Amino acid sequence: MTVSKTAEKSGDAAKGRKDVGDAQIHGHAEALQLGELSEQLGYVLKRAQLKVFENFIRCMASLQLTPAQFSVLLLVEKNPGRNQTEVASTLGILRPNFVALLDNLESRDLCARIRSTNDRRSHILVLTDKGKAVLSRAKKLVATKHESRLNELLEPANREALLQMLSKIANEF
Amino acid sequence: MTVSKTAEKSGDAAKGRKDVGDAQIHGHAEALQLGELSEQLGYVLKRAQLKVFENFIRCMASLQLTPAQFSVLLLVEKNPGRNQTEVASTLGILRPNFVALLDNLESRDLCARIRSTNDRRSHILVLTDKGKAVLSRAKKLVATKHESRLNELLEPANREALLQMLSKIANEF
DNA sequence: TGATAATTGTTATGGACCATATCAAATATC
DNA sequence: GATATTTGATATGGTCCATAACAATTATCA
Repeated sequence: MTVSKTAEKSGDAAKGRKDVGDAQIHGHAEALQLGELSEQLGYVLKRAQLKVFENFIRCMASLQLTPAQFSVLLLVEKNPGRNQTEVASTLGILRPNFVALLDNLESRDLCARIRSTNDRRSHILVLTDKGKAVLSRAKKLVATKHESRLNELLEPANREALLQMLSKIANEF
Repeated sequence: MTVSKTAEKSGDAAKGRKDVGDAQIHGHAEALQLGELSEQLGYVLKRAQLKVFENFIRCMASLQLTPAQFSVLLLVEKNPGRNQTEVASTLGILRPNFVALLDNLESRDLCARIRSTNDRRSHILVLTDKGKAVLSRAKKLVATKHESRLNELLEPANREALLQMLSKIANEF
């Protein structure tokens, strides 16, 4: 047995466990009451985030771009010539974990590492022509398939308010 | 070398890489421009979610409850007598992954599995007395340390609107 | 009824993501 | 010029998420 490390192993599966009848005698599994859970910001926030990412990934299936990869391309396009440490830290990605991410983008010829002549330790990041083209197509996909879906759900004004509140939480919490 | 599995290994680290000078000759690392990134709902959503969870975990440090554990306790309190499959699926947790989570709560005597007499395959879940007491304290911590912090940031009306929009996204996207 | 299918909790396992320590090369500091 | 710091990289371990498989039990239905 190899219980998860956080879970102190609780002895062999079914040691002294009482038996009892439940109210669902052939009852047809009514949905559970969420109760206070639906008021927990963290809970709702996470569920919403998962849904948005899920949809994003579906929309990007043809380009095979994950949210993280898309964010790197966007950031490098906007800030060409920055090094890995700068780009990674801006995205909240730790340098060691950024290496494989970049390896992937570089191997697909979307992004290039160029050794800086000013500081030969660092790698300057730029988009390749193909990277720019793919990012352009990605933006269109996001607009037409992803954002559009969201606009059906939320009023434009509300969408803006939502973004603003989330930014506030992300930056000041 | 063991590059991440998603990243096709791109050959040995620094193969043909050009050199080039950047604009930051002894420049003091100005912050990068987020650009369109700050308008990407998914990006902002994720950053906000991480911040909220981070704060939640800090607030719960004395009780050692993660967001997932807290959600299980809340749900079992509201719906005593349901089995693992029902509780797990309501929370979007896959049954196999729910086992270790429950092992942990049960080993800490916060929650109990009871074999149902109606269907001897299933385990009925209930909170122990200690579980109820701990959950009660947890709720107070959330209210006084977590939610309060949020209320400083957002107007009450805005907080309600935020929750409503997130729920809409979580449920209808 | 009895053979077969489905369900429940569980284990095993692998992938993705995140975090820390460490290293060589290059640069900064003093 | 000796020492400390920074950069990209590797190794490694933890946590979370997803799938396959299994035994015990229950449902289905011929």
